[in-house]
Order: sequence, then structure tokens, then C-alpha cells
Amino acid sequence: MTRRRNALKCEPGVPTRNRAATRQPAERLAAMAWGLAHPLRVRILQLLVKRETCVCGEIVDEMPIAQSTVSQHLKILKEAGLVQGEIDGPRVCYCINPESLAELKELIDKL
Amino acid sequence: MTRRRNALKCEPGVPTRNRAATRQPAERLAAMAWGLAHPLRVRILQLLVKRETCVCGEIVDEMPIAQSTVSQHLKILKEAGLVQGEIDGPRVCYCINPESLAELKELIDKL
DNA sequence: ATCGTTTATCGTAGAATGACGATAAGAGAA
DNA sequence: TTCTCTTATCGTCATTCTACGATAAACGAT
Repeated sequence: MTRRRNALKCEPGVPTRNRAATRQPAERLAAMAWGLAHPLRVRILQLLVKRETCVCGEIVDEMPIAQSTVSQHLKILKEAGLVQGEIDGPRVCYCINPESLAELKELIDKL
Repeated sequence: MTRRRNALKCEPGVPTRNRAATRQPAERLAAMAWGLAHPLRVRILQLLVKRETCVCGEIVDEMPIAQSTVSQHLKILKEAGLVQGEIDGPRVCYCINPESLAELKELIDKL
């Protein structure tokens, strides 16, 4: 193991996006901020806020990137807890997670 | 050039952390969120908020990582516009950037 | 001018990200 | 069942991040 120091200090090898489950505020905030740390993810979130709810395909249509990449970004947003997906027949309907969004706003506001 | 599609779609090769200068809200928010997208950077920011102002060395003392790594994180926070550094003799005194923090809070709140 | 302190930068290494196309998986329709 | 549509996952590749130690740079003090 070469990265012993890192391994000890910053949650052993846990990628930032998987830290959403923690209880520690700094990690919670970092995980949610990470979800917003890409322009396309911000746009996806804004789209969901605007439209209230949105089928995956509609998101893809709005974005200038491949469907598989949109799917990856949605996965990251889900891991950050900012977004939820609900299966609806052959489609998936996405919406924002109000609790997490509220928590994010609170954590940011307390800064 | 092999990454043509990426190059076309998402600000040609500009790393997220360098997008702070943009005028587009989604990119601004993404760049600032990126600054907060690591637990140690959140802790640094919280430390600066709490202490009002802070010499670099004090930050290093509070963090469980090497001085060079803290310096890198501070650089990222500066690039995100969240933090300012002022040279004070042989030291550097860091403080939060109130305007950017206010902007961040506003952008998050508008979500 | 030299020394000591403080901070930034360099060079490196391993892991993660972000993008793509291709493919699998799931649900409804024919 | 089979076909079609929709979405997720796989495999790959280049780039970026995060961390470190070592070194450079800047400044005050001796």
C-alpha cells in the first residue's frame, strides 16, 4: 500500500461521490457539492426544478452529450442524494429530492 | 485531437476548477461547488468562517494532510473564488471571499 | 550576505472522472 | 414470442485529482 497517509486520513479509498451516506456535515456537504460540481449536472438539476418531473429521455434531449453520459451524470446525482428516479413502465421519471436539496441549502447557508 | 465531442460540448478542455471566471450561472455554480467538493476543503472553509482570518500554517496545523496538499487545496479554493490570500511578510493570511460566498448562497438558494 | 521560517511549486504515482460507442436489461406492443 | 423503445451498464481511453516528498521562492532577522 503506497497511499497509507491518504488511506488513513480521508475515508479509505472512498470516492467523494460515495460519501453522501456519512453523518459528518463536512462530508455530507462535500458529497452534495460534488454532485453539483459539473455544469451539466447543474443544468440537469435546474431542468428538474423547472419541470418538476422529467423522463430521462427528455433530459437527454436537452443535453449536448451522449445518452450514456447523461445516465452517468444522473447516477452521480442520485448518489449525491440530490435526485430520485422512479421507474414508469419502460421509462424512468426523475425528480429532485426535496429533503436533500433543503439540507444542501441549509448547509450552504450556515457557511 | 481525439476528444472532439467532449471538446465541443463542455468548454474545450477547460477543467472545472478554471471555469469560475465564466458568466453563465450553471458554470459559476459548478465551479464554486467544485471548490466545496472535497471534505478537507469544506473544513478549510469552515475554519476560515469560524476564525475570520487565518494564516496558512494554522490551517495546515488543523488538517491531517501534508502542507503541500493543503496548499493545493487552498489554490483550488482560490480558483473557485471562495477564498482570498493576502501576503503578510513571510506568511500568507487567508480569508473567505464574502462576495463569492454570497453569490454561492444565492445560486444555491435559487435552486 | 546568510540563515531560518513560511508557503508555493515541481515531479510523480495511483485512482477517479468524464466521455464515447456498444451492449444488456426491462417493459410494453404486435 | 418477438420486436421496439427506453435506460443502465460495460469497456476503453485520455485527462484530472489527490496525495506525497523535495525543492524553490519570498521575506524577516541576524
